[in-house]
Amino acid sequence: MRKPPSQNILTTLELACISRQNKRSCFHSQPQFVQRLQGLKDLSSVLSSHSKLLKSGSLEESFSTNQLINAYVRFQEIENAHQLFDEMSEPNVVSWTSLMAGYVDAGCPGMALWLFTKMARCTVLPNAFTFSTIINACSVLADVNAGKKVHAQVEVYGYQCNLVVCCSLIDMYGKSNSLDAARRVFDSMIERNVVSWTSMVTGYTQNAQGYEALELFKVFTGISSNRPNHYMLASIVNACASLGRLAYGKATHAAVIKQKYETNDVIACALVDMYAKCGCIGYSLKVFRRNCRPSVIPYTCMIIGAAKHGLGILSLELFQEMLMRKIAPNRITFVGVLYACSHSGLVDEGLKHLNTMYKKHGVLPDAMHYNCVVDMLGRTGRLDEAYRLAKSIEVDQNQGALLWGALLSASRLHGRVDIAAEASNWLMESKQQVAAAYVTMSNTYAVAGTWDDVNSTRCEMKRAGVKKEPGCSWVEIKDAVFVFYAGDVSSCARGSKVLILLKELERKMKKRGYVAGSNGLVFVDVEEEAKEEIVSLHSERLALGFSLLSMPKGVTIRIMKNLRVCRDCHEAFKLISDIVHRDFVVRDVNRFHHFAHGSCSCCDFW
DNA sequence: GTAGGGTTAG
Repeated sequence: MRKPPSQNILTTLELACISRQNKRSCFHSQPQFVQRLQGLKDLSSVLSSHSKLLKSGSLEESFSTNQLINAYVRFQEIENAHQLFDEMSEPNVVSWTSLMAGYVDAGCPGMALWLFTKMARCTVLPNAFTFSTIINACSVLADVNAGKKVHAQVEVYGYQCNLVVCCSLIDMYGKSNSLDAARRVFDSMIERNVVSWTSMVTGYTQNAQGYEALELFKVFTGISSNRPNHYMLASIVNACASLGRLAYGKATHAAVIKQKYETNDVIACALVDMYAKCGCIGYSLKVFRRNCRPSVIPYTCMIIGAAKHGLGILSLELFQEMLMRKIAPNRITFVGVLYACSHSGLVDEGLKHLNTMYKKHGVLPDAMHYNCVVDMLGRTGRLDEAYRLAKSIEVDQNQGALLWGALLSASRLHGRVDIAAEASNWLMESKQQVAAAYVTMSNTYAVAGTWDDVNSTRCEMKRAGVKKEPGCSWVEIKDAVFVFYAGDVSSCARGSKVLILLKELERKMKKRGYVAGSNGLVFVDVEEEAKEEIVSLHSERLALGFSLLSMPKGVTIRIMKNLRVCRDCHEAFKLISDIVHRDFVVRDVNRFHHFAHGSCSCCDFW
């Protein structure tokens, strides 16, 4: 027997109030009712309609109740929606699906999955709407196993050719790092639209496969009827950012302007990020300033972009500016602010922000923020404080890998073997960044001059069969990208000239005494022979710059990545520029930022 | 009642 309609949702006072307000109006027909419910601007109007339906007895009809469920869902009143659902004698597929979608919107995708399993025990059959909703729930949960089970049911119920269901599946597999499965769905589609193409392109972009994203985009644009919209363009800008493809990124920016999407907040944000990652922070700022009323995310993009370019002061000014404009910072904004302080040596400023982020802005610091602070303290040599902070934070394995990795890196920089040993042990025992842990530990011993330990660490690494993937860098010339691996000087077309240049650099560095600031080489009682070895390694790091020599004559080369260089490397780049000047134009060499406290891209290269 | 886009530490 059906339960009587509950009045819990509406208090007696509300009912009395609503009754007085709406005596003169009533619903005459279903279309009128739907129109009315969909146009409601606030919760009290929904409650009012609910009251009228109760009185008229219309809640007996599932159609009316479903409309009301959706109205509650729109106002994030999921409990009211669920109560209404519970009161239905025979909820139909729309009732079930509406409630599931409501739970996904309310950030409870697990409840949606629970409802889906409950629905399977009833006689109501799922349809395409149900499947796309529940696949979306799996996507939000990043639960690929649940997603696969739903996918199997999609096949059983015969919805595998439905366009929207396929888009949901592509998105779900993409967000669960199962790109092959996403691609299989995409390839199986008989009919595709811009959403399905965008879902697949975004899947590649979100899984760091920018090249595949751009390749698929080329196929998309090769079909005459296809036109990229702002969703697609944002994804492509993102792919360009991850690849450092400035030329392609600019071309996409042109398409954005042409199609008048430049004021779109999401696109603007992607462009700000893309230009920053391609080394053009000035363009980022220009794009950012074209937006008169940026929200928290564009501000955060700009703060992080400036921070990565060593413009910590600019980051902090932007942060102050957004506060003045009453824009509330979020947890990622604070990651950017702390990152800015860390990379510009603004330690006290950084600590101040850490201590006030919750008190003033209600943002609770988490492992990510503490990691920035540990890194900040470590870089400036406040190793003991960094160590105490790291020990006091509870972290999971992934967070710990970053935290102890940062501490290990700082210990190497300052020759703190004791802390480095504990950090590398943590990483090895947790099976996180094992190769980096061995190499950095070995380098820390080298900085401290304990060469027996250097050898034993290297031997242990070899015995354990651990290999370090070589680092790489790249330059973009016209529309082509050239990748260079660390130490791979011999593959350069003009390798012999590179080697001569290496020797020349070594000579110059020796003349300088090898001693640099806090970022360069630090020698503490190191034997002469070992010094030579380190200097040689340090010079090899500069292969990054020497790779320029393999380029054809007369081309303009822009060094990609956000290159931060210490004084030694800066000198070396200037030297390279002098030597190869007749053959090459190496732009921006004099514009590299010297970092008093930040890390050097060249030094970090190994 | 259903699908796609932006910022995240080393």
